[in-house]
Amino acid sequence: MAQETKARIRKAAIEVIAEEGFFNTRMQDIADRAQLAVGTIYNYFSSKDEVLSYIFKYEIQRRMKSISELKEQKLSTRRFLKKFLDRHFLTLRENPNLGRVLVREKEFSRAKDNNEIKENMNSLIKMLEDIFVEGINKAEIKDINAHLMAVYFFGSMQGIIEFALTEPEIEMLVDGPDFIIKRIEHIFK
Amino acid sequence: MAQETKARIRKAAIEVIAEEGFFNTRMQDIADRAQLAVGTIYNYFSSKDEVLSYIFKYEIQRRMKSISELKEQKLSTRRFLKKFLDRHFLTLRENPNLGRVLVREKEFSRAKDNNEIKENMNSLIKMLEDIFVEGINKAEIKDINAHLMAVYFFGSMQGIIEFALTEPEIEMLVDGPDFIIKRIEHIFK
Amino acid sequence: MAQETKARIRKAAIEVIAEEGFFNTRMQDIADRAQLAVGTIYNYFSSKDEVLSYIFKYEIQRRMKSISELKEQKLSTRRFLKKFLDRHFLTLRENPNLGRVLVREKEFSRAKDNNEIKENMNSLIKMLEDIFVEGINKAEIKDINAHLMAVYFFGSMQGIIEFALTEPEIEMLVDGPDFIIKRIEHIFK
Amino acid sequence: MAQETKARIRKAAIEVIAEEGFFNTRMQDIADRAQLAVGTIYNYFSSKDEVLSYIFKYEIQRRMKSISELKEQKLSTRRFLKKFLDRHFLTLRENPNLGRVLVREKEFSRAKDNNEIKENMNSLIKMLEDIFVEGINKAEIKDINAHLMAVYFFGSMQGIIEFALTEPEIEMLVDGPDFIIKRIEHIFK
DNA sequence: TATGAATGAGTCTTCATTCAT
DNA sequence: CATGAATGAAGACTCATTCAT
Repeated sequence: MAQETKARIRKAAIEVIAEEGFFNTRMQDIADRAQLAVGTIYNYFSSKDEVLSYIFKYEIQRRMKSISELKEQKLSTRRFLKKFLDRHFLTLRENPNLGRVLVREKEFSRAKDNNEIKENMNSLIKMLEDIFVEGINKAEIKDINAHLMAVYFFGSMQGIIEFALTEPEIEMLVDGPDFIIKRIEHIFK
Repeated sequence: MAQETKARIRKAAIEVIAEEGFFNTRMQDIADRAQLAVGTIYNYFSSKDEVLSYIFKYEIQRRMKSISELKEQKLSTRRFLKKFLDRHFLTLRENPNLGRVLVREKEFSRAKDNNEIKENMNSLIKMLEDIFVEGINKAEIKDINAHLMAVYFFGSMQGIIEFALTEPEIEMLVDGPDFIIKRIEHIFK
Repeated sequence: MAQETKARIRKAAIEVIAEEGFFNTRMQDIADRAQLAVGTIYNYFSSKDEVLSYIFKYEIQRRMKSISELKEQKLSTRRFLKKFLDRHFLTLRENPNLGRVLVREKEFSRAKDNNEIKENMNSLIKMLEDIFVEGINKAEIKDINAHLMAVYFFGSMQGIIEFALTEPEIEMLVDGPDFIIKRIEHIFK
Repeated sequence: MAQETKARIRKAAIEVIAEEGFFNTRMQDIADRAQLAVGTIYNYFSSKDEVLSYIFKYEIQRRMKSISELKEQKLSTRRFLKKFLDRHFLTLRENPNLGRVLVREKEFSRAKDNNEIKENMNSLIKMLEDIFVEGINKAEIKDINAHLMAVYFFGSMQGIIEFALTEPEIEMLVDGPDFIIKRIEHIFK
């Protein structure tokens, strides 16, 4: 029950923040969209920043769970990355607002104590790094700098999304996975 | 004299906004950085929004002037685009803060009446479009949709910068021009 | 509940504005007098101007309601006007601060878009005009220009109050109704 | 020469203040109207308040001078008052803006240390009082309270002007002198 | 004397957050 | 848990006043 309300707030926040931007969004706006009173939000979140943090945390943990699940499928590194990207981009096509928030508001914490978002992103990057390390160990990919590769891979995802959201069409989100894989083609043996 | 002060404000604003983000920046911060009183800023700008608008306007007009100058050199379309990108990326390497502002804060006007920034960007895109049209007329490039190409070209510039600013190194800004030209290689006859 | 707070703000504002004048009054002053926080005022009024507008609107609508009630009593025009004035001047004797505000601050909207105050005053004048028209139709008063008469009548009310507030004594507010009736004596048949 | 500039500022201030009200008038507005720089005003006046004070002082002293001149003509009290009023109302008909300022802005000093305006007004009232005292001594008027009479006389002048400025026509300023004299008719023996 | 750019104290207004119901 | 009125700190903006030229 309680989780339903928290999810409702999260979804409402994604919508409003996607439309207005985090700084232009008032807690009242989120409450209105969620058809709740402002006070109610504070029963689930301690601050406005935490609402945004939670959006990132929630989505990043889904990605990490996705990675964990894929790991059990014993796929080749290439197929692994392809499947991960497919899932990620599918989610964003289904919910472009989420993409807008994840890409545009990631910088909000600059000059704030709150680096929970960055920590979450780094956890995700760490998991990607592990994939590359494993690929190297399995001799599927060349002996590259796995950390740098993970950062680059993550950055590309962001770039494609940013680009796709700028474009009038959202086509880019369909071709995104292949586009990214092509850019790292040279690392595969 | 007056223009010196306005330029000082513009430069101070770029620095502070790059560091803190537009919404986290107070007028007092800009004034402090420019070693001026807040009131002085309002002798040159009517609002905080206008300060940011002016940064975009100023830089975009420089780019447009750059395009006009290059036009007089009667270069091939490929060399024209390469030179334009070289200038642009050189400026950003010399002043990364400017890049950060131009890329990260371009969305600030969402949900605001103020779309001066977007208008300025569209003017620049229009100029790029003219270049592609001319290239088609001179039979240097294939018969593509010039407008779409211009949008894509502009989007790529943004993407590279975003990516470069995310990376710890700024190397990307060196290779950026070639990177972009390579992505549109297929349009040249 | 909510209306209680709004009324408290209205009353506090009348007191402070009567003492200091609208332009010398700070929102903080009104809040202090009402024993509320400044922010609370903005839960009921969108701006400082609107607080003043509301004072006028509120009082003018009371006068209009007073006229409507008197109309049902089927009085002669002379007695009607006398009773209306009696009520009005009694209110001001009971709350001289209100008189001060209504008379002194009516001009605040000059050079402002906000002419709500003037619109409200004109509504009241229109009701007075109707009274005169009715008097003419009932052959109780001469065939005068009803609109001009209403304006004059209203102006006299204002004049008496202004005068009374200048005088050390407030006696004028007692004799006011008769004073005004005497000045329009010639219109009665 | 210097006095010409000071007069220019005074006249410009009367115009702007009549149109916008004292509180809505900025020093820059006065400077613009006078076709001078703001700084110049401060060579002649020490503050914004002082500009308004000066307008009152200047006009009140003219009235006092007018009274002094009339005194030398050895007129009857009635004719004296009539002539004084004629002059005053003629001036206002010629310069209605002046009337607007004198009537509407007389209250600005409330809650301010600055009561120079009130002092000047009281000086004028004192002179009027002397006229009534003299009239009593010359047995031309009844043994009334001269001070109260002067206050009433002065208040009537203000009232008429306020009324005349509210009315669409300015006719009232023509009949004003007679109107006032009639109201104090009973004091003459 | 005239100028007008620079100053910063003073206010309005916003909005995240609290808390009594 | 839900509510939404009350709170007040924070920040944009104004404008009288100063002063170097």
